[in-house]
Amino acid sequence: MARKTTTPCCPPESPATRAAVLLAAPDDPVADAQLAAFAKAIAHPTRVRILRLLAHREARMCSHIVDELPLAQSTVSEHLRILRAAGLVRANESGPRVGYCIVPAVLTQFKHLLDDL
Amino acid sequence: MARKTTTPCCPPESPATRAAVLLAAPDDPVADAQLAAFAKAIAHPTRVRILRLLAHREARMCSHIVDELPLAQSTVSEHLRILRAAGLVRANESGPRVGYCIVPAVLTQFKHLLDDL
DNA sequence: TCGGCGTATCGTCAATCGACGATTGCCGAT
DNA sequence: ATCGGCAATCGTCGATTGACGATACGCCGA
Repeated sequence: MARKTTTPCCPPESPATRAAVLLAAPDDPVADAQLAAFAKAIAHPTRVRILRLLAHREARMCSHIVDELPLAQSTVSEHLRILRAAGLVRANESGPRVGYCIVPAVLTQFKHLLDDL
Repeated sequence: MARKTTTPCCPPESPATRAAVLLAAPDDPVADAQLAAFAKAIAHPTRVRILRLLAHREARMCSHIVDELPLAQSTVSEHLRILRAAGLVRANESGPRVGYCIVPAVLTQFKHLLDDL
């Protein structure tokens, strides 16, 4: 909106070029949905922050994260649930002491999907 | 949720180690917000698809994208607005023939932010 | 000049998100 | 055996999102 485009990057093309290019359509709805799902998982500053905390090993238990953020425990738990549902984070399910950590492989997959754009 | 964690990745740590590690906290709310904003922009399969169409030069005008998708013109226009607001896409504002294109530099910035995770 | 095409915007509606308090459930320690 | 702290879940509320049709706007060609 504040963009004063001095050099137009993309004048409308002729129908001919367009038709030729259309032959090679990727159209991978699965990859689109996957990438969108990952993106949605980190589409909130708090969840990015949580990922960073986990990546830097500064917090591993939910209560630690709660200490770092101005949010209620239930809210943090919900954010963790979303990150877990996306596969970006894992928890060792062993009672009241739940340790959280990043799943590097999934994060890498995320990065690859983005790179393919 | 279907994860049967055989090897717990992250047993709770001692308070001592934790305190030591806490000294180096990154805490960059700006980067968090920026990354979250980018992610939110592509947190919808349709917008990922649109980005791909633009990246592959298969569609440049809004009407072309509308032809490719089972969505109303106003809906596509709205998705384009969101992508533009995030800076990922640019339009040459010159009347009824609006050409859309990706802004590679911004996309690269997005990738870097994700890599920093 | 005047249609008509291609976009943007507006208003509406259902669905989803984000945050919270309250509650429940679990182990480990007392 | 009970207690106390940690985490997940539930129910609720307001705000936001995603979709649509209808409408307004601005150039280009007839």
